[in-house]
Amino acid sequence: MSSAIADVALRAGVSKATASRALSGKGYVAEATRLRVIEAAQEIGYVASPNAASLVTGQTKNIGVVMPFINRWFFGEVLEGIESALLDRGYDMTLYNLHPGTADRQRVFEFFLARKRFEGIVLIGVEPSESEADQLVRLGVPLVGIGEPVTGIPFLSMDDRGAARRATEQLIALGHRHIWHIAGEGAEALDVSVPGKRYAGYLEAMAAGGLGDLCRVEVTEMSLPGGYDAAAHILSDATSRPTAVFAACDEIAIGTMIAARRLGLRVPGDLSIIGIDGHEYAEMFSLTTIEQRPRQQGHDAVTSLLDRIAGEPPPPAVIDVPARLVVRASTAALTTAAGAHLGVATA
Amino acid sequence: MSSAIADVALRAGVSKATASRALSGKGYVAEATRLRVIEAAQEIGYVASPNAASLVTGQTKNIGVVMPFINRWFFGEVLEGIESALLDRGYDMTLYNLHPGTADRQRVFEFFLARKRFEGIVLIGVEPSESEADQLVRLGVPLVGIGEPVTGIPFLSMDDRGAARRATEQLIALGHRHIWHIAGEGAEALDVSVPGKRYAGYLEAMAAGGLGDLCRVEVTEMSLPGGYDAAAHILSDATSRPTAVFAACDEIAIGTMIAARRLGLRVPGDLSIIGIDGHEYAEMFSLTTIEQRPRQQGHDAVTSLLDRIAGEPPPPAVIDVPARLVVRASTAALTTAAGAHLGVATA
DNA sequence: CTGAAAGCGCTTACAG
DNA sequence: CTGAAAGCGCTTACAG
Repeated sequence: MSSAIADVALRAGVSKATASRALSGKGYVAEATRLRVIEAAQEIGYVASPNAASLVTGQTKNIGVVMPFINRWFFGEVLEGIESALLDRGYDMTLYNLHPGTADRQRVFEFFLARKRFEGIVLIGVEPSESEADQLVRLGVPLVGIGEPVTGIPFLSMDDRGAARRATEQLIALGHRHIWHIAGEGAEALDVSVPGKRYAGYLEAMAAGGLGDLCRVEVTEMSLPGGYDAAAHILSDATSRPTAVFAACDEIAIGTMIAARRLGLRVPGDLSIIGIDGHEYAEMFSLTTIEQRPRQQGHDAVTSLLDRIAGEPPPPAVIDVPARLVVRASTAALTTAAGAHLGVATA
Repeated sequence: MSSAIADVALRAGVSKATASRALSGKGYVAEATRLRVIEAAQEIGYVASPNAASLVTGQTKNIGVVMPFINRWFFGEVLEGIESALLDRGYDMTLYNLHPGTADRQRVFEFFLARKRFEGIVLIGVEPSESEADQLVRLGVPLVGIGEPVTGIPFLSMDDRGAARRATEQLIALGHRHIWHIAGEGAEALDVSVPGKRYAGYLEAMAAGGLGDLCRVEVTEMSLPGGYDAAAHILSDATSRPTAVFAACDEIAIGTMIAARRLGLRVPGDLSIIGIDGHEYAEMFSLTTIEQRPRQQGHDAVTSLLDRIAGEPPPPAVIDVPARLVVRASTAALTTAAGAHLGVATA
């Protein structure tokens, strides 16, 4: 059933060496021979085994991808970008879902990634421990990170801190003063992880706007239900609730929006909401956000990796990816009504 | 850097053959020798190359997965289930995202899947054409489908038609008569694809309830925005709108719920909504639904595949997976108010 | 219980 | 331009 290159060679009346050269396009082969070999290959449906070839070439035509979640929008988008870029170049993608805090995680680093299957590895939203980073480097293949910074490994990321600053400034410019931040888990470690960077940007903008005293943060899971719960908590006290929320990501922002509506608050009339990410639902919810393009990031990570596999020098340690403010209807200038419970005066 | 079994053998003072036996646990090795070899392997951080081993054993320790979307809840869940089950068994997962209607699709079937990399293949929500099915079978490895039925290939699926019937019956039992269906794309081909099966179940239940004349369907993308748009359309005409909607999936149901609220309709006061799937957001939206467990399905598909790889006979052509009705607050008995615009009388 | 040899499917110097 | 030979890293009969 499944044919080997010897079958092709036999059928074309050449040696395996010649068949290999004809099929790979490397090395001299007479044009007529080349055509004959290719035809023979097609007739018997021959496709070379990259596993066998890798033994001698070292090229496995396979990239490893490691991420903590598959089923979250950002990660799914990145994954689609990676997959499609790899497909174009004839590469396979092997996916590992790191379940945080389990023995599986250790096994991925110690066993799966060490099986010499990959020409390169992409890490998405993964913070390797020191020993894990060690294991990665010892693999001797190019590495690239996305999103979460990884010491010693080049990574692509938006300027999370800058984006958070910009989002917060946008609310301040609209006249809001009681602006709360709903942050992602781990934000307490300021400026370290993605949530921490976004929290830091918020604090920075608030301080710069002379609103340092009004800062308040609520930490929650970076998901719709996470945002919903946090917002339900924050907004339930009618005497203290903010007039605007800067959410660490669009999922939290959307959860916040839904909670606000359930509580009878109008968005943006009673509450302005801004997020970060450019989630696929942002438009449907008329959400103002700082949009990034995770799919493009996946694509770019692959390009960078394959370039390095091809021998190019490593890229800079941090590759900044674009992000832009998209203003929709979830944010508006502060009205007297919105701030009334806080005694807010507007122009 | 990266070590081979010869290095382990040398260090342990045995032959490669003995080292191989000791490490794999196959064949006789003196206990003392075994320990010595394992220690040597650990010392130099040796992990066997499955690519090399596969050349002689035929076991690639790799499963191929083919799906049309990565970033949709159902598919993401299935994927997580597959990945985690494979990890447990020491297998890798190679993922192909079929972009419908592109040349990529052909390339996946003709080239990528034919590279002799996989011991088995999982197809999720994929309907192979006749020639594609041919190519798959010719691969000579076990295959299994999930969700979408595949002729000639065993597949796991919930009883989509039965679930749709049950969901519709639930609304009928609550006194609703004007029950519309918001279907997924392709539903017109009754009883073929998942949307078609769910549409068929709806028609069946309506007919059985003597409501055949009141059937109405709106087809849309199976996503939140898809449901939102369809519902906005259906519900905008206050004189004809239904008192209940059966949505083909939870994403559509949630989109419908959001649209309804925007239009000032209360759920379930003015409109009852039921979905299918058990989406992660269903609880947050208090959505009544028929819940299935896609993650478990991914897990079970892997078990079935690996069993067959191990030589067990193929499973039945259709493997029914469990689903159960979960009643939440998005459905309620028809009230006079809800049906007033239709002249509906209630008990 | 262990080792030498053959071989899995491929590619790559090396002769010719 | 082409083929014979060696070898990538592994495993598996086969002797001993």
